[in-house]
Amino acid sequence: MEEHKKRILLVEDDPNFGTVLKDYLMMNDYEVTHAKNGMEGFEKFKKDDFDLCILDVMMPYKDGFTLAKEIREKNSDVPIIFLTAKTMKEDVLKGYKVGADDYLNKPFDSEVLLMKIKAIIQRKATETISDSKQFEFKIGRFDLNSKLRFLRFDGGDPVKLSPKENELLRLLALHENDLMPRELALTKIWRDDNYFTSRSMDVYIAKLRKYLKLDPKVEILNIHGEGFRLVIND
Amino acid sequence: MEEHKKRILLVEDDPNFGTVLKDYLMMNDYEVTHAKNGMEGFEKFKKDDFDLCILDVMMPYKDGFTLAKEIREKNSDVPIIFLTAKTMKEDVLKGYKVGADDYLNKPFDSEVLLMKIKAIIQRKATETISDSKQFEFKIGRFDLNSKLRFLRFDGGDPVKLSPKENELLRLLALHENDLMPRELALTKIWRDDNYFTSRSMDVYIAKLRKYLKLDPKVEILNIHGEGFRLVIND
DNA sequence: CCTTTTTGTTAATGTAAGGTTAAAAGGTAA
DNA sequence: TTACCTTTTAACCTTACATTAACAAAAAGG
Repeated sequence: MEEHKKRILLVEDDPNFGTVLKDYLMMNDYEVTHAKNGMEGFEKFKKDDFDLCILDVMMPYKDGFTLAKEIREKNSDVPIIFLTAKTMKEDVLKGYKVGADDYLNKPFDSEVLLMKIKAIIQRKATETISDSKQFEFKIGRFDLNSKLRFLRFDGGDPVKLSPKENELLRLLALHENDLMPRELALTKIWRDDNYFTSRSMDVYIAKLRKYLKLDPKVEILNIHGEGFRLVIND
Repeated sequence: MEEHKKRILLVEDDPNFGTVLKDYLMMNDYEVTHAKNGMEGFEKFKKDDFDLCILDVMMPYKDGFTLAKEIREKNSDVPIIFLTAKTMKEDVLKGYKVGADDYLNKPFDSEVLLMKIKAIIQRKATETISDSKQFEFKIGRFDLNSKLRFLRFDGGDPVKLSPKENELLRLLALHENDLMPRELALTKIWRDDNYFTSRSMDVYIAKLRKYLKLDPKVEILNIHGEGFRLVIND
């Protein structure tokens, strides 16, 4: 049934606790990579594909949040669970801001952790069907390579896109001719949905329209109160 | 910028706690329906569309899990958060089995609850990409696409519909040739039923008639005191 | 018929969302 | 530090929408 064992990156500086947790997870059929600090955690993250990261918050040199931010920059999708000291409310809130999927207060119950892991991995699995690893798009006479972040018109000189421009255009392309809900872009790209992020997004829509107007058949339409629609007219 | 406030069903038997929590959520821009027990909770759930359910586990007559199961039978999508007594591990595990999205131990921090709510609702927003709800209708020589909110005549240039126009026409189309009760539209679309919303609806009926008169076979008839009927004459 | 209630329709108004540009703020690397 | 690039914030303007008012017409009920 299982394609491959799910891979977990565990970053935990306490060697005793870390080892025990690692063994426990492995007993439950996960493949676990254990890093002893934030630096090592990031190195290992870059080297491999993980299905889930479990990050201790309190670590020397590089705390869990900083690590999470770096991870998010490289890969905005991978689920993250934080381990926080008991009752550190600020940690919890901060965690959600960085895009945590969940958190656990130490000491925690191992069965509960297993349930969370299962729930989160399954959730991601269903999500990832729709926006698969697609990063090359044909948009009218344009080519978008969202991995290299460039947009080329008629095979000419590619224009370099900024990260936000790139992700927004990619989302629009994923929904070509269909509605791309405002909320989706805001939560996926900006990880927050408020007045200012929304205005920021409008600014980026304007930028994209400027790029795209080389091809009159390509346009970004607005659906008032709902979102945008990238249409290619034939 | 929000199209509509997110709707939360709160089922909590403790009247004091329930009221406080309800007020707190409402202060934070959610629309909250408060049910005092499982039975009432299920009734209210059936009557309305909610974006999230918050269920107390310990309730007389019908506990949170039973309620959750019933809710899942009707709608497997809506996120559920359980409120469990402190350290009741079995509850937590049971909750996940029933398909909980999260749980909170009482007493909990209200800010943490808010973060969870936000995170969960955002998560759902990203999942809802290709929900196969019905949004395309054929109305005589018209095509209504109620997701992209346009109405096209004979495959020509589509006319954009406003949200209210769109919803109203969609409701009429769902009841094609049949009575679409006034009250239904008012409660579903305007979420309120008074003199002014009723007049507002009449204004929208007029607008729709104007659009639809391109096809003489299509008309919206009034049934005095009852509602409207979208008929397609052959 | 006459009266009351409901519906039909158009226009005016107020508010919210979106378009656009420019300046400010953040971040990074030389 | 400067210089450069990206992102956010601000400002101003336009468009889209929903509501309300006003008045006309139709239906219902005596």
